[in-house]
Amino acid sequence: MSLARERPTLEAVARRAGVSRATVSRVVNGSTTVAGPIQEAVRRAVQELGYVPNLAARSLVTQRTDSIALILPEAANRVFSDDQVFPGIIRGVSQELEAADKQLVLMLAGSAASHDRVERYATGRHVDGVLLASLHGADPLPGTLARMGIPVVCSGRPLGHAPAPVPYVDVDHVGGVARAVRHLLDSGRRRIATIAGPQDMVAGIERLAGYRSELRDSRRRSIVAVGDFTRESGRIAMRQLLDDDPDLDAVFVASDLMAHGALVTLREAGRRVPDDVAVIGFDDIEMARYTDPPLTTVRQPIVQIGREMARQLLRLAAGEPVEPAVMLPTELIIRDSA
Amino acid sequence: MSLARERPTLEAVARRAGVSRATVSRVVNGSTTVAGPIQEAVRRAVQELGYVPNLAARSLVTQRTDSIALILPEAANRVFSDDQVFPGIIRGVSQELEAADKQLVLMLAGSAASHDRVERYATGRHVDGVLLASLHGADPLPGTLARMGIPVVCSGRPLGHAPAPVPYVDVDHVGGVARAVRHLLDSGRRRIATIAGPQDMVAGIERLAGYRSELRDSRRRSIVAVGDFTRESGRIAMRQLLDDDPDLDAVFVASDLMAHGALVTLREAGRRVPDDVAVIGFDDIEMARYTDPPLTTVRQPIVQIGREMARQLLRLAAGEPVEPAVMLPTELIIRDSA
DNA sequence: AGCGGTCGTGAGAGCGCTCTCTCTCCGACC
DNA sequence: GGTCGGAGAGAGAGCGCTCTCACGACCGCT
Repeated sequence: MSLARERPTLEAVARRAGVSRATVSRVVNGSTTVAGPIQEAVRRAVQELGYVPNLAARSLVTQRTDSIALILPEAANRVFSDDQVFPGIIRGVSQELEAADKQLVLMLAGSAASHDRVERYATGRHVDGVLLASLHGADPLPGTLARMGIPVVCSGRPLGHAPAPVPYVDVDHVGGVARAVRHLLDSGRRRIATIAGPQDMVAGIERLAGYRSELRDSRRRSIVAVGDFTRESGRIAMRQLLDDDPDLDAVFVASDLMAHGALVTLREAGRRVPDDVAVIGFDDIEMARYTDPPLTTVRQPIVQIGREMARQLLRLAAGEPVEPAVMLPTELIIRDSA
Repeated sequence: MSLARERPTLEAVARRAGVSRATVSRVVNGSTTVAGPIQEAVRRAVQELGYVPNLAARSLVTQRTDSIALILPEAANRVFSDDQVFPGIIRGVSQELEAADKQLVLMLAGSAASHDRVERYATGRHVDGVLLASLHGADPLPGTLARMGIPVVCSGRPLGHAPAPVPYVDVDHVGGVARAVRHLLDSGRRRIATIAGPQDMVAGIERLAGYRSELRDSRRRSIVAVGDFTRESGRIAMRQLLDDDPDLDAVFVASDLMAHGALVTLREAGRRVPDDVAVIGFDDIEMARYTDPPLTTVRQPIVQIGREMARQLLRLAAGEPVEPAVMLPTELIIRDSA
């Protein structure tokens, strides 16, 4: 087997088929204006030479790459934690892009170095557009890309003074959390704590805001611990809450993964769920059905988020107008933990 | 803000800085042969115009893209299931590529359509090399790519009659499983069942083979159910095993995720673990420490696999010789479930 | 028979970059 | 003072492709 034997070019195929480069290009790109026999000859030549178009050359002239990047400014372990949020988004995005015959390219930008590299990659026109998920703090990336004229859509309202208004897709965090807290109040809970998410992410901020506002309305004290959406942080935060207020009888946790950690701590502390302490999570990941007891949680339509992001981006890339913000609903799923 | 204002080219920068294209190119690419003041002028022009090199044009002439694809022929939900295997591989690959300043590009190729699209992407020279993980059956992809002269490294020995020998990285499945089964035998277990992985994947095949061979050596009957590495399939398989042989007192499960499902079934069936039934998993994902009871399991050095794959690929892409196969060790981690 | 119109094909420019080759200029050496 | 060498800059070819435009062949119409 010849490693890296000379790659055939359009030119080579054209010579072999006895036609011009233009005609080969037409056939390869599925133009219908080529006569049957010639089409056949070109096809055969392509086959025989094992011709594959050079995409760099193509996109140099077309100014398109037909691929879209989904950038996750997270380290791999975070992205793929059993937190099923990313997979869901990816699934949704894939579905939509597949239908449009675009290639999805995933990039992790956890470290500062990779963050830069990804920026160069995107601004270098390696992709036709960029989807951004899980932004931390006031990440300049969306603004930078938008300013370079690259179509961008974010999941979750981008933080910062939005120098360039970037369209985004998000869910109704506040409404969902409000329903959860109300459910706890309605079932007679008095001391309702929360384990909040990281306060440099929209999801973390808004869910805490939802909890605070709902509790304020009912004139109850808020009891807050902060985690980072990981299970381990949920464990620790729960322990902290129990120390702070041993009499708490309910806790709203800003992610199912942290809620799982909280359940472990509660069991260790000898508290029965939901008898002694009611627990409600957020996300409704698959695991929520498998915890002991099964977790009551606020479901967000994760796959839908991905689909909607992709749809908006494709529209943007096609030069069509898009909504500056798409908001999707949340839903309280009642199981056994509250 | 002007959306998509005309992108400046090298030419534009050159004009602005009052030098030639070649000189700008030199500065941009860090050549040292450019005089200080000129370098300065070029830098300023680049800055002012917001110039970013067009990567398609560059790679058209250099024949490099400085990016590497990691292809996962799986649907997103599978890849990102709380099975922590992929994330680990990705982490390892990232570490290694980051050090080499290459961009990692992740691609899912779950559906037939996306499988094709990914193939076109890779053979179209969008990337300098390809890493393949989680191959199913005799996937022709590695062979195809290798034959096109594209550097490829697989995780796990590729199945099929290997028309083109593709280098791979794998772990010692058989040895690890053997140690697990021996541990069960040593602790006095008599009827040892297994929940095997999918039999179209090397990992599934080899782990079952390891179980069979170790059991045969000790002249015990094998009791087999087959899952697909998901938690749900573990649940179902365990129920099946209990039906088949209510007296079983141990089960080796080919993945931690399936082991988790099995634990749930066992609890439902009123069996105590490890008292009535001992359970050993495979992988040692983070969750293994959080199951009830914590899971005894065979650890594989997942991050290491990724690193090794990336290292081999970089070597291959640089034209250096590589080992046809790299084998990494496994280790039995004893917790409470066996 | 002459005309415009259509259809299929080829010629050729050029996408934005890198890189080789050439040219100029200046200092050093005999 | 003349020659040589080397460093720094520019000219220009060309990477592999698409796409516009021009051209020839052939149709049906008057």
